[in-house]
Amino acid sequence: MARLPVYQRTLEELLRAGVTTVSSELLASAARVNAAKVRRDLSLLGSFGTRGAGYDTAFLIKQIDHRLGLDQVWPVVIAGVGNLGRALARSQGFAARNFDVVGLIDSDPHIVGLVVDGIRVRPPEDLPDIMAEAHPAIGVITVPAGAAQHVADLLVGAGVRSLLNFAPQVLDVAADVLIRYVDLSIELQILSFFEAQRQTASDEPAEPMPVLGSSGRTPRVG
Amino acid sequence: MARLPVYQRTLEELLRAGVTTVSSELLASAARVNAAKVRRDLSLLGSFGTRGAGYDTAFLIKQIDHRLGLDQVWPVVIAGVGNLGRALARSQGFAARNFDVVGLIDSDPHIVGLVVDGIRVRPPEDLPDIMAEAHPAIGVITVPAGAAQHVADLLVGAGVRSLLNFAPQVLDVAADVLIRYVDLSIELQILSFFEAQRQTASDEPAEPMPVLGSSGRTPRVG
DNA sequence: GTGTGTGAACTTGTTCACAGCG
DNA sequence: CGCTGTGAACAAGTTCACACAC
Repeated sequence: MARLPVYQRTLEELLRAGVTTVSSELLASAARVNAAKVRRDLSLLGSFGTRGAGYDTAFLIKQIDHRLGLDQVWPVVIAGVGNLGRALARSQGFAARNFDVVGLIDSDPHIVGLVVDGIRVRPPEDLPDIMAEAHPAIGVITVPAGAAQHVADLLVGAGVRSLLNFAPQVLDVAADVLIRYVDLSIELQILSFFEAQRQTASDEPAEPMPVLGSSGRTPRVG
Repeated sequence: MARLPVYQRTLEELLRAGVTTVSSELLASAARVNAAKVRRDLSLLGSFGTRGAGYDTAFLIKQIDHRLGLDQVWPVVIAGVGNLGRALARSQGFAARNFDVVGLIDSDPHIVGLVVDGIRVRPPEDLPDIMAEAHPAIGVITVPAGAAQHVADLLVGAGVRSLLNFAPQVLDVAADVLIRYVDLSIELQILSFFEAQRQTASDEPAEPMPVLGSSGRTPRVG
């Protein structure tokens, strides 16, 4: 279930706050979801709750970690060491959740050779070596849009089974390769914002949120 | 609908490739979804297709842009100018889709005063000024986990109506504030990866993907 | 009594299949 | 004749409500 990561985070916060036993009601309000949903979701992991009491916080975290595969180290290769690639390689979240960056790839000779968070950036030709050394199952694509498809082909050809794509386009990959798109330009967010605005707009004619205008700055690729 | 951004991108690619009229079948295969789904989704925008022919590509893009609010400029304030905040401020995707970064906030005196993509980083105290000048409706949270809740309160208190949170936690915000979580640690992706592995595992006992081991490196906050 | 686990009702989203328009 | 738009069947996900275990 897609909500397990949210539960996991929430449980960790609760445990830090000293809550050793948690009810579906408490977890639900902390995670901002419905209590019945929590019980239904957790029942998929097995019957770990105690009727009349609730769930053991630490045990539940362990179970969710196991289900999400976070009790194992996952080797990851990042393709594209621009601003975003660098931010990801250095980010706390990656290492804290057992994702181990085993390779950094960039085609730019000025970037190849740089050391980011203890890892040397290598050229695309070295991908087979990286695969042989550490067998990363996950590839992260943080290259400019024009190179994304080529990089995806390269990664999949080298044996990566799962892709996380930050480039703003639908990629053409084999059906057995899992791919997730991360959209930093937040259209989705805006869409839901608009929807909500529309609903309230019928009552009070609210001030329109977007301000018309134009920025004269030239964007740079990250 | 959450698929509109995908359609929009795909249509732009098709238009660039010279496709001026697109059928639901063609758009569906390009966007990797079901044709019936495309027709159902597009019918929500209105009846813009021509029976027997298909949809006018350019017109459809205009309609989707309008529905997503991408034909207006959206002012955005970014809180936390670390690696990730910098990458976002500079990224092509933001400016290309009419998101205009009107403010950069950071509490670190070493970061305040820096100029990123033509914008000077300002201290949290300047938030009211930024709000008064450019009325950003959207706040982007790219601060370390410990500061996320405080920053969210600050932004919402200043009048931001919509938040994009990159911190790995559920934030406590008013019910009328829209919030979207962007999870860079890709648990979701891993979860679906596991699910798919399980399905194929019954046929052929596949090589386990994660490699056990541990990284000795110390992660740094982005 | 308290709170889980789950059958059953309900809501939302997806797919089929085809009438009918251009 | 090809393709849209949509009613109807279906599937998935959510919520209710309560028997029952502790």
